[in-house]
Amino acid sequence: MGRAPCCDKANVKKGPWSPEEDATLKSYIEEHGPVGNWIALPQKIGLKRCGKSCRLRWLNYLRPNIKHGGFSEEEDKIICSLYINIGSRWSIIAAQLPGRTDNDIKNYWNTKLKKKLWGKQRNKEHHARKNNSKRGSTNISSENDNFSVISGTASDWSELQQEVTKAPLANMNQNPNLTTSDQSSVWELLVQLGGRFSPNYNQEPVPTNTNMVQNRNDIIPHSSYYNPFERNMLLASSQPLGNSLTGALPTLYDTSGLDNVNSTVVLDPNMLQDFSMSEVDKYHGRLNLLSDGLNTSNNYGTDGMMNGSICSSALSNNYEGSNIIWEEISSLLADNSTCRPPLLCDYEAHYQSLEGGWRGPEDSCFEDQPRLYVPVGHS
DNA sequence: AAGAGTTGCAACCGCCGGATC
DNA sequence: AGATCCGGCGGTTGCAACTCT
Repeated sequence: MGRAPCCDKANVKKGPWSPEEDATLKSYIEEHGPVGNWIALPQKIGLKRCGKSCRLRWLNYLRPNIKHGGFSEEEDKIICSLYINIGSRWSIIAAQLPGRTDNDIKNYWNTKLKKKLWGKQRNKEHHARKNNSKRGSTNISSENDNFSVISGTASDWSELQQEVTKAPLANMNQNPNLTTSDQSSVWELLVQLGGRFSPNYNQEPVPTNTNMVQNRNDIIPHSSYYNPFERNMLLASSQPLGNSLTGALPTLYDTSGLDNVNSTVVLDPNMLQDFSMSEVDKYHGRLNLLSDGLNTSNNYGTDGMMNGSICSSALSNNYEGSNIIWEEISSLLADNSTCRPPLLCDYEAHYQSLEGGWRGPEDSCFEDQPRLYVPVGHS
């Protein structure tokens, strides 16, 4: 048995609001102030509308100082920056843009901004392909479209992050030190905005790989930690794991500055020529697997630009009680012996070493969940 | 000019979590 | 403690306006 409807569906008007209805609602609220009970409001003022519909109409259209359309470049950057950091949490994003509604931003992102950014990316890829074919260098992309999509995604994410994290946030005046350019700031921002993280998230010692979890049970959530990846979240200085895995070809990373919290792993496709094809092939199948996962489970097809956000979304929404916690991710992340980010095989090796052993892809947090964000250079 | 296809956006739907009873 | 109510949210839909052929 479901919840009782909030109003009598048969007797409420639906569809576009008439000017008269708008005027009725607006004049009431202007006269009486904030509405205490939206459900009771329509009856009170003689509107044949659902209370929720009234609320929405007021918030998205009638309330003062609402701006519609005409998003500025600055607003674009803020939206992109926040989308990359927190995902599709439109209300939080809207809170950073005075006069904008979550609905407006959501529509703007879905209909224009996303395409705009993706168009940019497609142009870059097109030019890159042209240049590569001129140079006649080894080019995996030409062998496998999936790889092409993902590798383009990886570089684009880091570029996009670099670009958009420069954008100022409108309401950050209270704390001028807050930027989105480092993890702790993003955390602080999210905490300010109501994020549910460990209150001392930035004080807890982060295990190194020497105290890496030794038992499968250790991966189950414990302690006072919340998974910082809960809900849609990509840290500004991180990449989606999917992309990290895509970049798992050894030394395709630019690992310079990995000890820096702000560092971003950048895929360098040019490095590819330094590897034998057998090495490349070894990872190629995995890339296909990853790519399949990305393409079959997101609504945007091969829209690589979107993969990052879909990643987190899948993690938070479809993977109930994500059994990966921040400490473990961090512990797995740093590989001091080789001074490189961990490769997929490292994760596999780690899980193989766990009690119970490795039971194949169905056993893998990573194979099943290619959409997990791994922060890079977390200190 | 007209029909088909595409885009943009207002509005709706259903779920979730906090507050209250 | 559990049920219910309500506000808030993100995803989705429907349709008018616009563009293309």
